[in-house]
Amino acid sequence: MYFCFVNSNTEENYLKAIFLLTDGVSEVQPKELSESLGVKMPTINSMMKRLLEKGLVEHTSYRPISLTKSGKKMAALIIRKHRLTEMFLVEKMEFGWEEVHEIAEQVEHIKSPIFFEKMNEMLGSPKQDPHGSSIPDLNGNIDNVNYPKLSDCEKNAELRLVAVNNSSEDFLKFLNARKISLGLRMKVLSVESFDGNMTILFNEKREEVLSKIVCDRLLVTQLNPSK
Amino acid sequence: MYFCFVNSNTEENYLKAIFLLTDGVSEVQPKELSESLGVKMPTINSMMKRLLEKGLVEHTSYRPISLTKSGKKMAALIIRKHRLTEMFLVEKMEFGWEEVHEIAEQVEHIKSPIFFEKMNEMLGSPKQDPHGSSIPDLNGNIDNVNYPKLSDCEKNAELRLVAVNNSSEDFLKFLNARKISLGLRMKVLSVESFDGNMTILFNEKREEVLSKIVCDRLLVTQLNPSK
DNA sequence: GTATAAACTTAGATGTATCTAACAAATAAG
DNA sequence: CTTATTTGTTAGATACATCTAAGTTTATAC
Repeated sequence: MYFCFVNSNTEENYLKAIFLLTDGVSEVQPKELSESLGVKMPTINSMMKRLLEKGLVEHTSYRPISLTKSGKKMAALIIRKHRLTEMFLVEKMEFGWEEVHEIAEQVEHIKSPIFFEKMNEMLGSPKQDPHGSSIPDLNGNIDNVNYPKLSDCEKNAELRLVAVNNSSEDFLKFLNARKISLGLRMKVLSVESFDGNMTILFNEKREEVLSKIVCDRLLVTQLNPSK
Repeated sequence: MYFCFVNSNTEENYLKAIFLLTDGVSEVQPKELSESLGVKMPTINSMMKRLLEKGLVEHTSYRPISLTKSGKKMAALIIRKHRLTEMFLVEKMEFGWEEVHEIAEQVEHIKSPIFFEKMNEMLGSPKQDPHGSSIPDLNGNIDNVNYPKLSDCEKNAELRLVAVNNSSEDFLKFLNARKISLGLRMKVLSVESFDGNMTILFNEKREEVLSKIVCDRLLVTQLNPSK
């Protein structure tokens, strides 16, 4: 039996949003999805009805939403296209990492496997996008490395910034202004227990205080202590 | 008074189709437009109503359709994005000229002036796309060079292929198979008056018979006779 | 110059994607 | 454990983009 079923851009956006909101957890509340997509609750409801019929989500009345296996794969492939595009824009077209999300948000819906595989080839099959997020492979499998947040690290921790949690233009411009980019070495000099502000030493020379809000969005790895 | 009015992809496709069908002439018949877009007549009708209200087309009942000045500009800017994309795909991503139309058809709707201007810059502000069609400038102005068709040339004419009339994959693959590409020198050896077939000498060495259908789609310039 | 054919228009229907208003269920608060 | 609040659902409305069926106008043919 042969199925040729194409999803609208809108449907793709719902799948993507559910995928991203269920990162780590298994389900998402309709309310959360509605806020994430900027649509009202009944809209979520009618779209879930459609995606349910297509076998892409699981959802029973008054219960949270999750993706089926095929929904997950479909979402991962859209995210693959999004992240390859972001990488292409940064590496091959000299865009800043703060400029690429909006463009990739549109490019990701282009129907042309060869277009994205050409990007992939030109980029040498990158494993991460410019914000440090993993790029799913052609089968929709994605490395689920769960980097800790800077805000969860303790005093004296020696770290490297490997990803950001959020690709909003404002946040990335904030980081640019402070010359904070992926790969940067950081040491936690102090943590203010009252508000979660952290004082960080960058590259062993520059010292700066970062708010909890910012520290929540910076993902790090422990630096090899043998070094 | 401030207007922020965005057109849907569908509207953009109508504007583009009208622009291309009114190349050289001033109007297009609704029927022609309907066939070109693959929609039924009433669909044309209701879209014309909308584009009329937006001041993008001129149309009165039972009369042909034309673009207003602002409709023309808008269409030209979409075509600019399409043709820049085609050029980018060929020059920077190593696609064949027969592969790019379908992809550009989708990319042209992306809303990001900087994305296309970056392409333009990387390409060195090209004046033609890979099929020899002029690329409109940022103001929507387009060089209207009207190259003659090969089929309108006479015996013994010495020519250079400068553009094709049609970017369909099948036609371009047909040309690829015969190693016919832009810039190729051609001499008309004979014209069959019965069916319009032409015998052409390519690059002063290779001889081939081309059907009228093909000759209608090949656009040429007269080679400088002083050469 | 009427008859016929082709092109065009109107009216009304369908499916997508959204909304508001009103109602129902689940959760939180007292 | 009842009440209030939040969350979720249903029903019905709107706008877009399309269709079919039926009627109208223009063009073509004889």
